[in-house]
Amino acid sequence: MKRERISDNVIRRLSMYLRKLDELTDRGVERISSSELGKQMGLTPSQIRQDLSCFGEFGQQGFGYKVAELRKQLAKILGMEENFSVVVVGVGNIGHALIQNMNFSSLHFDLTAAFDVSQEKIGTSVLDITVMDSNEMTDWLKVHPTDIAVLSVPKSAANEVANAVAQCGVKGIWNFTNTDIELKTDGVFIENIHFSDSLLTLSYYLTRGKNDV
Amino acid sequence: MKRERISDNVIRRLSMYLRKLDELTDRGVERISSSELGKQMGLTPSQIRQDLSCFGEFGQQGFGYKVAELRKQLAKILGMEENFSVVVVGVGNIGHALIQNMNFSSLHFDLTAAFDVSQEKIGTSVLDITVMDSNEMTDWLKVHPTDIAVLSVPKSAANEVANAVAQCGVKGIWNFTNTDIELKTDGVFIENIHFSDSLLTLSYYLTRGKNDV
DNA sequence: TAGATTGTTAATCGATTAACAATC
DNA sequence: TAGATTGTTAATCGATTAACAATC
Repeated sequence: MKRERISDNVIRRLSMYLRKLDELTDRGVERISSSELGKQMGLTPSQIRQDLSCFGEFGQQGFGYKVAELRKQLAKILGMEENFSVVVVGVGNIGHALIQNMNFSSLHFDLTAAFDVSQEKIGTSVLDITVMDSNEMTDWLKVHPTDIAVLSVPKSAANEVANAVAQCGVKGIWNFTNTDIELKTDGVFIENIHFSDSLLTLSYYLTRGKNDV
Repeated sequence: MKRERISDNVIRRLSMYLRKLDELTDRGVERISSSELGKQMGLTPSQIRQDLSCFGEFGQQGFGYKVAELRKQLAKILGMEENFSVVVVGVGNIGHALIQNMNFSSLHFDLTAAFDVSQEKIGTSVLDITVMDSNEMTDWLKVHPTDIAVLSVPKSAANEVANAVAQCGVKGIWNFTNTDIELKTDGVFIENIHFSDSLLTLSYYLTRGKNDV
């Protein structure tokens, strides 16, 4: 097992492996070789073995990987045994959709609260989460230590809210505001879902496909 | 101007540049050097100049880049002058949120229709889009050539719907189904928004941050 | 045992960074 | 003109692929 810095590329493939292993489990596949896995995922066997070797030795020579075992290891590596607590800040369309659809608990995250500024939304419930007043957020976070904040507020509020939750000890921000956040606090990870970046990337490939191919 | 194959990394930075240039425009900045842009974006000046040089010469020696001019060029490169037509398939929480929030027209995309299987949703409107019956989708697409399909159906329907729209000439799929799509048709681009991959990536960094740093 | 497939080391390939002549 | 900054070529760095001894 190597012990160098692990690149972001490797890390972002881990959850792809996890998804594939879940699919294999559903299909009743109990073991798989790196070459078969590579074929199914469009990766080289070498890359898969390299990626996994960053974290340990999960296979057996001459045999391959046990699907259930590897799945379990990956889940652990990805932090799914940490039971991170999550709050949603901003219950607009996106925040609402995430609460209803994201199924945090199936990934072993613990969705504990949601906040919004709108008087109409405060007090309403989405699934079993009752929306609280954003004014109460920092007080609440101080009493309820929270790992992750889902940021689904308007762009204009992004930086202010992000810094507020970071001040309250939140360690990860899942950012849906379509803007880049500048934090004053160190040691907070930001994971961006920039919808417009993604759509424009698709748009680029469509354009090139049209003109170049 | 080089003319090699342009890497996906470069392409995904283009929309980040665009966003930054919009921000600079808002702040009234009219010109910027690669070194200042790099400082603001956390990139090296070299990388920015390399990236842009894939597409042309947009700067002036000794002067830098005109924000408005570069913004315009990037928008064109990204296909924003193509006025791609878009349909949303699956008006659940996510589909609904995208129709209401995404503001396709501000990016010069033309949202033309939405489809769902649910009798309760068919006939209802979101903004100015009236939800149609999914059964009518292929007929409709044949009459209304469409560039992009937003896929926000349940995982179980992902492959079937994706292949159906591809058959009808759709050239890009924006995939929110949290599963990887296997298309039988060639020449269709798929851009994935895998929420769970993103959340688990954040989770990984939180876990490592806790244990390693 | 022989065959298969791992984990890891070495080789290759590509992406980022640095350097610099060109020039506004 | 002198100073600044580009576009591009060269150097470096890192990621992917290939090869192979170890071993189940």
